[in-house]
Amino acid sequence: MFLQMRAEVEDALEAALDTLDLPTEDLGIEEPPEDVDAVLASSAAFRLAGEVGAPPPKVAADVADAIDVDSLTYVSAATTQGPYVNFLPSDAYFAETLDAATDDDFGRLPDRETSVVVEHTSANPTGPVHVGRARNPIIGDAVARVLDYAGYDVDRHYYVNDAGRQIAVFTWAYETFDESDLPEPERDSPEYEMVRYYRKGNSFLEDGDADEVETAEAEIQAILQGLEEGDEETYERVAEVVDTVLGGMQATLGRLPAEFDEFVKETRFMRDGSTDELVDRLQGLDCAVYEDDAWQLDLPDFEKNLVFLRSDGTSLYTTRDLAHHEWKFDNYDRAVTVLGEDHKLQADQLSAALDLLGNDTDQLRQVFYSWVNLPEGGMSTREGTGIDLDDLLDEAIARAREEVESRLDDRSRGELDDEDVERIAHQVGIGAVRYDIVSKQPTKGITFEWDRALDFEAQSAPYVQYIHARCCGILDEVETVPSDADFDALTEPEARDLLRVIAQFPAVIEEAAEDLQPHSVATYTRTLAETFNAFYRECPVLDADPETRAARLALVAGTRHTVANALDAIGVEAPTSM
RNA sequence: GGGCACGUAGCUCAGUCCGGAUAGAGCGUCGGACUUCUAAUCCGACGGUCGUGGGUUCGAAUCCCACCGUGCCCGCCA
Repeated sequence: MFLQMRAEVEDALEAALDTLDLPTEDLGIEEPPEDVDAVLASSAAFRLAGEVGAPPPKVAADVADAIDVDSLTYVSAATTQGPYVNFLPSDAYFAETLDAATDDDFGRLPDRETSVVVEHTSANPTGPVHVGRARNPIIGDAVARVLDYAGYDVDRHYYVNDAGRQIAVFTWAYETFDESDLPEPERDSPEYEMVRYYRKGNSFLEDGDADEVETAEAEIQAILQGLEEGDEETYERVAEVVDTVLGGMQATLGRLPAEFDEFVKETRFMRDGSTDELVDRLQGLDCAVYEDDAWQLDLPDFEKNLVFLRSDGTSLYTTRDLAHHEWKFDNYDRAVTVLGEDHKLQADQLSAALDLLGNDTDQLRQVFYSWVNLPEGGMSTREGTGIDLDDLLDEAIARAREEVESRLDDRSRGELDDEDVERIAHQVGIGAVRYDIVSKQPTKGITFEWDRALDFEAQSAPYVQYIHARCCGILDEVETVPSDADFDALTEPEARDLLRVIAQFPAVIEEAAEDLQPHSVATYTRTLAETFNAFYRECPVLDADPETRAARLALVAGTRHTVANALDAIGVEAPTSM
């Protein structure tokens, strides 16, 4: 209802200013502080004071008087407090919110008939997913979910680098070294087994005998050339390595869960001729230059040229990515990419080049995040430094299990069997990891520390999940939730506050989708949880008189849908008991 | 050296895009609340030159400039 009320207030305020012959381009609509009883306010009087020649409070009073409150549905009164015009919610605002929240799909916005492809993770298939990379799938999946809630038709893509030098090194190493020369794998899983070849290959190239390294380099070059020339056998050799490793990584990502509609391979754009075709078009651009035997774009506003064809005639990652993005534009209305901040320059150049090729780059947006580091430094697959995401998730689940078990003895209700304990441990453990990452602004740096990442207390996933379990606990005691609940029975301020917070959920989704900021949904879940806890403390539900009980049950049901959907929008599960 | 990001309570973070009402949480510390729908909860206290210095404005954590600190980038790597 918040979205509807805001629209109504905008119209009413504009009409009022128009009546007073005042400019309407700055309505100054904002949300008042908590202790003010209004849902919306306007600070326009500050700016209009000069124009009118009267002090702001006087202007505010005139504006408030000029508003035709009787014609408004969701506003009961327009009052003033100093220079502010405050808009108070009407009974209809509360009543319709209570009604809307009884829908299982509350918060889901109408279909926009717009397709969006969200590309995220796209980590090189070289080994186990480590925590340094984990921010990408968690943010990416949340962005996709939020867009889905906001009414977009979303596809999730993982762009697979199966054509670069690292993959050629990996293929060579896999075919060259014998398993008996390798250490035991850290886990019984394909990517853990395979990464041993990759690490061995890299250290060989660094420290090996000069002649042998030269032979190896020739072999690696042959693989790269084979891919460039479209040699079928080379594709198959590389694909064996890539698909095996990717399969293992996919299993780990699935635990988050981060799932994909499509794994788009880079070689696809080499094989179908689109990269060659793109190179032709790039060469025809005004800013295309041939320098040092290589084709480059001398992009305006960039210090560094963008090389798109090496002196040996082969394409580069960026060249193929340009073809990839044109393919996205052909198939989707919008494209979002989640990238590490180290790709910022590359992404800006990509965008500039796409623009020069005649694409509408307004439909392309990036979300950048900064790396997760360890207190002692960065994480690297090649060096084998870092914490594997599998280990983090295992530890999170183990700690959550301990928490559940330690609480079994003093539970006042709801016996849990072994299956429940395991379910809760997974929901809470993985939820805590996701929530910890998704709730922070992506651009801020994170230093990974076990205890901080796995804190199950306030401002964490379990804090929010707990109110869902509490709602479920109450609702379990009744046969049905009354459908004709009367919000008038919700007289306590805690109940009204809760209803106000619930009313905002669709607006939270809309804004998070618009700004591609899922962390604001996480912030919202915390506010919702705090407000519900106040209600829970002050307003007994089951023992209330019939009319109050019915209304409070409806409010609990609405809270349950809201918290479940808000958590779902950021990819955190909502346990029915804890 | 140049570009981009970040700097808010002892610690971890919201708020910054779109300037407005006494700058909000959690953790930690201290003190309270389970015969009442789950205490992974709640209530209270303590805690802040919003990196620094200028500027714009009736009003700046928020916009502009300079500086300091930290991170990332500046490959015919990805």
